Amino acid sequence: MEQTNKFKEIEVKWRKYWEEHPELYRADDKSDKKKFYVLNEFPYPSGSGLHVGHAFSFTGGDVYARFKRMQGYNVLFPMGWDAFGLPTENYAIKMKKKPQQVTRENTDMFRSQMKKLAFSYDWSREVNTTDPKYYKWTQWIFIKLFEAGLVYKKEMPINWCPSCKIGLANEEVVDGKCERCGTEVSRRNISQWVVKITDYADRLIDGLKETDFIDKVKQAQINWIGRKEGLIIDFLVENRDKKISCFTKYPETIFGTTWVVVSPEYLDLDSLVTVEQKQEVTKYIEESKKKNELERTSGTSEKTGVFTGSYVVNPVNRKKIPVWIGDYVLANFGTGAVMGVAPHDSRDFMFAQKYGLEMIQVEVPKNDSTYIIDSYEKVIEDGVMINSEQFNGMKARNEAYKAICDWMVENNWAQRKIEYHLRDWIFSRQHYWGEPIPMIFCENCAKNKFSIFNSQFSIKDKKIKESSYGWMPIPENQLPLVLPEVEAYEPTDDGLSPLSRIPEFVNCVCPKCGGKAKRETDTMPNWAGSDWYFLRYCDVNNDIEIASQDKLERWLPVDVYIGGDEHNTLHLLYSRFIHQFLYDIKAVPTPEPYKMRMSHGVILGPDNARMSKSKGNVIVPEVVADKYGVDVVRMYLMFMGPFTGTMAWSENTLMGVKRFLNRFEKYIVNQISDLRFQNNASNKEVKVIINKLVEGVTKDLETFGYNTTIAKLMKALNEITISKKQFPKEDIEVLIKLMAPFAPYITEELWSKVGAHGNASVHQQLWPVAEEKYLSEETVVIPIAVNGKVRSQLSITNYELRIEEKEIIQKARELENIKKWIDGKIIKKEIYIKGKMVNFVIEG
RNA sequence: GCCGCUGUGGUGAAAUUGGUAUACACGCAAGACUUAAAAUCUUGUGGUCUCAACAACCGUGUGGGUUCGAUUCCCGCCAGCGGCACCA
Repeated sequence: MEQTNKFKEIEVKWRKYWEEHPELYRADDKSDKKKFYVLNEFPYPSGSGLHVGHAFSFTGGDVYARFKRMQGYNVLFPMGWDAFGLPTENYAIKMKKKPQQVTRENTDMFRSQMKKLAFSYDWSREVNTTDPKYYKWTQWIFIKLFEAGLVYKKEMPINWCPSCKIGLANEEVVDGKCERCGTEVSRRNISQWVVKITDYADRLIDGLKETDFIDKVKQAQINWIGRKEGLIIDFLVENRDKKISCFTKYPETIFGTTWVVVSPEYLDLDSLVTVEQKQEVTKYIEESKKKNELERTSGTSEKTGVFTGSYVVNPVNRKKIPVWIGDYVLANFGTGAVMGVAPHDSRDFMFAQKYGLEMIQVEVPKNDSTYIIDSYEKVIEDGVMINSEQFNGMKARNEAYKAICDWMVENNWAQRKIEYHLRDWIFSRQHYWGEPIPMIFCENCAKNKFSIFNSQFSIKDKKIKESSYGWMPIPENQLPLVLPEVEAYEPTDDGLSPLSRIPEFVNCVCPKCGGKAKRETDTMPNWAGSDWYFLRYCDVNNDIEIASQDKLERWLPVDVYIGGDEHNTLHLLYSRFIHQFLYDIKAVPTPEPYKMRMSHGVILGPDNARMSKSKGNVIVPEVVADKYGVDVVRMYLMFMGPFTGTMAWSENTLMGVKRFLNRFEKYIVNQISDLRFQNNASNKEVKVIINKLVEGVTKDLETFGYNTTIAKLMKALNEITISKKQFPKEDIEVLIKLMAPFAPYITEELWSKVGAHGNASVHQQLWPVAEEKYLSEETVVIPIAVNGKVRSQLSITNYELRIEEKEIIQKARELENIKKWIDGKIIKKEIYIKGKMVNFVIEG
């Protein structure tokens, strides 16, 4: 009890001191010191406050920032709020409060909790995505994208959540259900703003080369973009002046193509269906319409289809092959038509088997020319070509792919094509609590086919140009377009944004013709504000630029970006895309925003399950900190396991960390009281312990090895207390410094007690550097092995490390326990690894 | 199914470039202090054999391989976790 109160006293005292000295953690825009930018993903300030996941991730960032600061870097370590979004809107509706007010309450709560946990943010750089001064620039980015022809309006079937009454991006649909509420998603046609992120697909892959992201993250990005090279092959329809184009990644299988399938939504479908087949086709299409998206796209379902009655010609061998309709073909991928090669695609195999279509195998495994494929599980990926005329005998993927592509393109049967899994990004949301999209639509100008692209920009894509008729961004000097405060936030039943019910907002004047015009009433998705927030931290108060070039050049790129796995694909991709675009229009000085991405682990509940209110296993960091002390919680979080790992909360382990901190404090206090009486002289044994510790801690901190850093500190304290040596003041100070990033309160208190530093905080001190001469010990113990098995040890002093190999081996031979093994045996080989190992290889 | 990751004590986990496997902590056991409890401190703690110690043997999911020597590198398999899935 007494102990706990002491912790609290210290915490209150130093929190007040830090509050009064904000310059401690301020990033300096003018300093000559080398910069270092540590970024934690900014949180969504929910009503339930800071959870353990936040505390874990933020402590990890804070330790790193404190470490780098002490190493003498000019550190930028900022924090802000990603505050737009549905939960706040829903909560506001429920509580009959304004979202603006809810956001203010929540961010106030988060900020004070963060201060309590001693996160060393530069609070003068706080940003909030819902602040008009901030979203002015989110809107500005949208306008720039529009001007560059990277945003267009499109009437398109979107994923519609009937419960949230909102359109969802593909990314927000999980298992066919709404990511937020779990309701099954349906399709709905709505005119949406769409961002052409696909234009940047290759750049987003290539740019990864310039980053130090861990492989896992790079791979996730590459997979999501899903670049696929292949051909679009044209199949001419018999007796009609038409063609069906199919995209394929595997053009080398063209000689095995024995049919073509189109999706039920295929545009030209009517002209392909013969009179005899008409009835059957109509029936099939009716049935497939009844299936929902989930049924149609579950990989295991039966492949069904119907013959159209038409035939096309396989260009490479003039063979007549049938055209089918099948709902396993997707209308919105590739060309909506697929060539069927039964033996080399598992779906095609199932389809061919069901309808008795011809199968021609065109590849065999490298060593077995008699191999026949008779099941969809045996599809060959890379074999040797057969049944393919002049290409027979070639290796399929390496040689035949290239040769067949060249040959077909030369003959005008096909064109090269790259497809992506990545789709354009639906940017419209029909909700209140988001950035208003700063666009105006003028019907009059639309009738006159006015497009701002006509006069200002050269946009090649005809569809994009047409979609822009009548649409204009609001003039830049009118930004920000402020979200009006309204009484009702509920979306309308027809799915329109609540803003559409406010005539004062909707009705405006056309900037072009001066006539009556209407504003866009959709708002932007959550991602819009979080794509670029790291830029704003560099220059928060700038109201003429997104941030000044000068300051961006000083701080970019972000040196370490710490966040969760769940943002490794979407957020990171969107954010990199926006940054690359801003680089192209010369608004930012670096091609990539983040140098290194660190993805932190997950803290599970004490029951080893994900924390959730319904399971009742939620740990609230604030509550634990009140009980045991902030430093204990911080240090425990960092000690639990590797920073990237998944681990369960355990009160027992936390108690171990608490014991350690108590022992540490007690030890230092005892030493300090001794210091007054004696001037302890430096002692070599002590110096070795301290310097090895400095070296190890520094190295581990650098690579986020927090758990081993703390283990080393614990081990050193054990050694120190056992040795019962008196420590000189300078070494006591080193110990306090090494602990400072983890335990800011206790170390600050001890630092003030150790004395003679004026008013300087421990967090402003320079990080100790290990002295080379103390890093090697007096004596080294070398294991001696026989046939690789350690049988004995040999103690040698440093001096002897320099003596002849022969002498070491001779000494090793003379050891009792070694003699036992080697006497009377023939030694085939003697191996000595300097300072590490001796191994005798004997016969038998 | 595909992609990625991970398998080490009773538990969370360490192990540099291939060089003494299990650091650090938890838990457990015994002991000290205490009227008692808590707290604190000390000692022990992979397995087999042994009264015990020494020694020996076995041990990093599993089966092989490379090597003087493999938790680490290579090949095959098994189990678990995460992500994506009729993407042609």
